[in-house]
Amino acid sequence: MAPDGGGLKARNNGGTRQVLKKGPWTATEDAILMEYVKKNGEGNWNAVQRNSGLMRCGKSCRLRWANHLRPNLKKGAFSLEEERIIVELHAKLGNKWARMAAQMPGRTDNEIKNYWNTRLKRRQRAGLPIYPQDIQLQLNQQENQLQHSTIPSPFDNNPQNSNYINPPLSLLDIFNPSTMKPSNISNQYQFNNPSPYLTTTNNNNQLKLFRDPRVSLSLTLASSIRNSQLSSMVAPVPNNFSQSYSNSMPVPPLQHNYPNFGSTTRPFTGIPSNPNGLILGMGVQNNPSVQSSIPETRICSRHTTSSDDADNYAVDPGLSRGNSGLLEDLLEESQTLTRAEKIEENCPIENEAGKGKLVWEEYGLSEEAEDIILTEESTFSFAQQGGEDATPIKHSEDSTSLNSSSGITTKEGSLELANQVDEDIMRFLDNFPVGVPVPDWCNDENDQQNTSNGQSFECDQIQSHCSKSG
DNA sequence: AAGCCTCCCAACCGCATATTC
DNA sequence: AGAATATGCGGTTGGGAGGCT
Repeated sequence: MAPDGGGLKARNNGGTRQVLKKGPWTATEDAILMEYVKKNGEGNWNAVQRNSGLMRCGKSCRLRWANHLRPNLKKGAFSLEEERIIVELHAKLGNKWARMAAQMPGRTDNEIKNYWNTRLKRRQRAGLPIYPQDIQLQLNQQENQLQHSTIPSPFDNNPQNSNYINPPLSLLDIFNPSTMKPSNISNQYQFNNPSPYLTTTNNNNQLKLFRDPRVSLSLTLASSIRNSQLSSMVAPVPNNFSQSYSNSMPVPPLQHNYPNFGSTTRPFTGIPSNPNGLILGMGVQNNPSVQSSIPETRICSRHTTSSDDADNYAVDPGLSRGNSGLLEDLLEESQTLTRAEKIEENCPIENEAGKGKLVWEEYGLSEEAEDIILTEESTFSFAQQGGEDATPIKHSEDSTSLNSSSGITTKEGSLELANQVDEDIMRFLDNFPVGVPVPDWCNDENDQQNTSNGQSFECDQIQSHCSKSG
């Protein structure tokens, strides 16, 4: 163990006892350190004190250099873009400040950590979830996969393949088990890497959520829901289906190109642009240490956000537990959702809207856009398998074609999938509810991000559809 | 004006890991 | 191989600045 210079009041140095200084650095000290590093380079920090006469421990010198003196440091407040990156990186990495800083040139881990901690506090006080809902859903989805991925398959994550992309949020996340009661989960959900392909119901009103036969997830639908309604289920939430999934309305994914990032790291948009140039959905690169990288999560149902919740935030086991306790998290989520349902039952929607609006507005979204966002998000995700490990899926509705999925990745497969994506989007749009207003974020001509972040295609599609049907 | 609160930032602290001897 | 040392990381603390009552 290294002598902790930061904590030392004094240390022996060649028989003499020297008091090491603590506290803020002076300009003189900075100059000495700068000069020393200029001459000798970084590293060997303990030698600084020995050779330069600086009464600072090596640790302190390193910190001072890294956080304040080294060249190319960006000073000043984080830009909006940087803030967005931090949120996404945190969702992906958790409190790995150094790793986050490595992805943000010119920024230090300390800065990022400070920013995050104050942001966290602010959001806690406001009763807001830590992450935007889309990111939270992504995390929930991943937790579910971790918990339920017990059946090995050729589609399991390959730690050797850094390009592997976990399936991001999909249309089927509308029916995400995590948004339902855990009692359903324990018995019914056993799946690996769900393919985002809705099929049909069987005679038992079982909704086959995936075309891929390897995936066994199914849901029992209310008897009143028929095949003919399936497509329209995509957009409006049927009253006779579980209310709970309305708690998890995703917002459009945060998408950008991380201009400062290396080519191999594009957090949450790990899917390469598909042949149409879209960046679809949000993927998380597989990581052998994914379990330890999952950040602390908090159920982000807007129905549960209240000032009381904010007050209880610090003791929320779902927040601090971090890496373990998935089952407890699910239980917690169950309780949260149950509470949410009660609240929803007891409170008129319009009362809740005020609270929810905070969340949406914070991310530049209007409440009215919510339903459309739900479905639009889903369309984004149709192409999530367009990544390198995507399984080519025969473009066919019948079940026999399902068995033709080979699990072998081909470029043709990706192209085929992309075509299917387009078709699925168009099919979805054909079922788009009539008279639904165009989302604000879709209409906003000033919002250049829509065209820069890969949403423009979908926006165009939705806009034209809305104008057709409305 | 004074006290309180919050935010922000810099620095400290303890621990873990890597490297050197 | 094991101890000593160096480095890195994440959590925490303390203090100044500014806003609010």
